[in-house]
Amino acid sequence: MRATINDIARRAGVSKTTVSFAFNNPSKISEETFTRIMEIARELGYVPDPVARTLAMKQTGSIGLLLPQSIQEVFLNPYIAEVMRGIGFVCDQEGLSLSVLSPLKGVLTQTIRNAAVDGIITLGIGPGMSVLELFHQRGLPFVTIDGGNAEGIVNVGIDEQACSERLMESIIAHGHRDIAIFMLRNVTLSDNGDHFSLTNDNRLTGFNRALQRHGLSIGSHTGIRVYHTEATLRSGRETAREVLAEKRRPTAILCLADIQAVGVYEECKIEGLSIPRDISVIGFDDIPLAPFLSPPLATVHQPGYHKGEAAAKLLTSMINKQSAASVVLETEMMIRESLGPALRP
Amino acid sequence: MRATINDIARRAGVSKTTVSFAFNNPSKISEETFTRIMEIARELGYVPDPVARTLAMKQTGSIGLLLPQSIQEVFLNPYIAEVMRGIGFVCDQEGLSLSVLSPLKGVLTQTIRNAAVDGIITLGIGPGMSVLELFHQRGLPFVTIDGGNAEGIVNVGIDEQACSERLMESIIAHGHRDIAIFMLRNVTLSDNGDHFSLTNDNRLTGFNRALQRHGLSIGSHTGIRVYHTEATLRSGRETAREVLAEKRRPTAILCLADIQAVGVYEECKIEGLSIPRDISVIGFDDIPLAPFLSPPLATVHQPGYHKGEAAAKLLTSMINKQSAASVVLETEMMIRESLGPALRP
DNA sequence: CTGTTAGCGCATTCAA
DNA sequence: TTGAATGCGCTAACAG
Repeated sequence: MRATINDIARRAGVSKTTVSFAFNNPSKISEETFTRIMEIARELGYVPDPVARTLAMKQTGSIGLLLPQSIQEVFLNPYIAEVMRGIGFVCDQEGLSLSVLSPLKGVLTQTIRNAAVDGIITLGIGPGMSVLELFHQRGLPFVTIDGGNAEGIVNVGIDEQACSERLMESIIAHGHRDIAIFMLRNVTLSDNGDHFSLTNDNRLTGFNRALQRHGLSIGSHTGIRVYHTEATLRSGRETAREVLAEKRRPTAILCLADIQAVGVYEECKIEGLSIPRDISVIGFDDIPLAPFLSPPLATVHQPGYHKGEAAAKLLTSMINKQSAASVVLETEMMIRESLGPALRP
Repeated sequence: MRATINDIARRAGVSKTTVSFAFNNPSKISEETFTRIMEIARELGYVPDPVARTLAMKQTGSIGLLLPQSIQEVFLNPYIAEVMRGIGFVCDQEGLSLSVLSPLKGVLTQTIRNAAVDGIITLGIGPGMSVLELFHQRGLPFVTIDGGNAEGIVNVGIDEQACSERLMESIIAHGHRDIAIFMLRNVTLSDNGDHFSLTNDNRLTGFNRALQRHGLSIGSHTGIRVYHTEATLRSGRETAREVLAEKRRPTAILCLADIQAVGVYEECKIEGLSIPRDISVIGFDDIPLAPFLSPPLATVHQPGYHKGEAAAKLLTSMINKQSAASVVLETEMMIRESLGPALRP
């Protein structure tokens, strides 16, 4: 049985208060009693219980990162690591620890209920009403990353529509009219299915804007088709296999997560297709390894690290009862070799 | 001010116990009172405080992952994400959350003291005496990953010496006698500097065994040199730049972290060196993207995911007061194209 | 099935 | 500088 503050106090012949001071505010007690207390503490192996401490002080010193899927799935995407790095930077700076929360057995509500954190950052999901209400009930400050814009919610994101439009525009400009688009499966998490990601819708809107301008449109009868995939290498590969086997093979594959492109590359190699001569591949995110693939991957640079950093900073200021407002970060088209002119049959 | 269990009890005209049961063990109360309580709870926006709950139940429902450096640095290495995925799998399975702990402002002791977790997994560090003592004081079960073997410590690792020996053996077999080895900087964390990583020493031992068998040895006067680097792309690049500029350029570069190899590739490209014709590059870890680099990276496959999984499983059984013993996982040489015969001048 | 009564371990205000 | 008392919010024996 571990020693408690009472044991120390008794042994030292002082009150609990004094012991507490010894650990948290030594300047308030005499040096003599301080050393005596610490002596006894070491002897008895006493160390203040973090949980009791947290209860009394009413703050945990840690923030939560709420993921849209299980850790196991989410970390298949290197982009996530970038976001975490950004959050981690602030945590380090502020002396916070980071608690990774994933939907326990699919029950997001329980996860949030039980999270012993001072605030939460959600990644890739716009919280639905029930979750929002929970945050509110618990008085938990939160900020969303890529959660879309809704009033009263602090979000860190990019202009999904604009950059998607620009992206599609440059694909079209390269002459592509047969395009396979690997969309990310929408996230729906909650018990009542009211969590979602607006990202997809926004990107689709952007794509459509560019397409329409050129008299093109998405559809099974046109050359421009949408596939619902996951943000993993494997999903990229599998979908590519499917796509490459079609009678009307696209001249470009657009992956809404870079990591998928790696799978696409692989499948193209197997099929003996040269990128970008035979087919173009375009990504989204600009993961750290994108420039080092062969050929270097054309993609949209998304500031994952800065998103994490911005979100964490906003959250800490909210925790400190300061104001915070949504942030829209810049993206950049990274035109690299994997995007080339459409081959003219 | 948030509603507490007392408010609910009063409003419902029942005792705290009953309210508590309503949330944790509904079968113990009548359905009637249950619904009434829940009704009132919703009305008042009551949700049990996780911290108070934790204090009373004496378990937090979360485990800690203690990193050797800041999150920001550590997640530069994709291998880490693999380990996390493995841990995350078990967490999901067990309904645990994962708390990422990094040395707060370099003070590891504080981090551990304040961690509200049921157990800890350390990554890449063999805890020194002071930390060990802390774990012990707090009664915190822990398991180390790549922490080296010490008695009384549960560790998950690989046979560093054996696989390093095999690795060096096959490099030598390819005719290489001029080799640059990018060792990972040793980790020393604690206040009194008694944390360390045995990994490096073990690998070095393995290398030396292979080298000696061929009458070779590491040293500044020989062709085989050691560089102290970090497990990042950037460090790989910078060290490569340095190495490639030397008068006696090595015929092979061995990176003890795959991610470094990406930087080496880049630098070789700049120098107009072809891999493996002009120079061989060998890695360690087998990160998911290793086979997709160009050329595919020869490396040692290290089961990051399984390490994480094994460690988390061991930890959970320790938390449940069950026995647990160290595990040594298998590695595999992945001879890919980036390792070729040494060029004969 | 429900209420009473203790804790859980610590921080902190207010006196002394 | 130190101590007594109180509160933090909840769980769980135990009793009824």
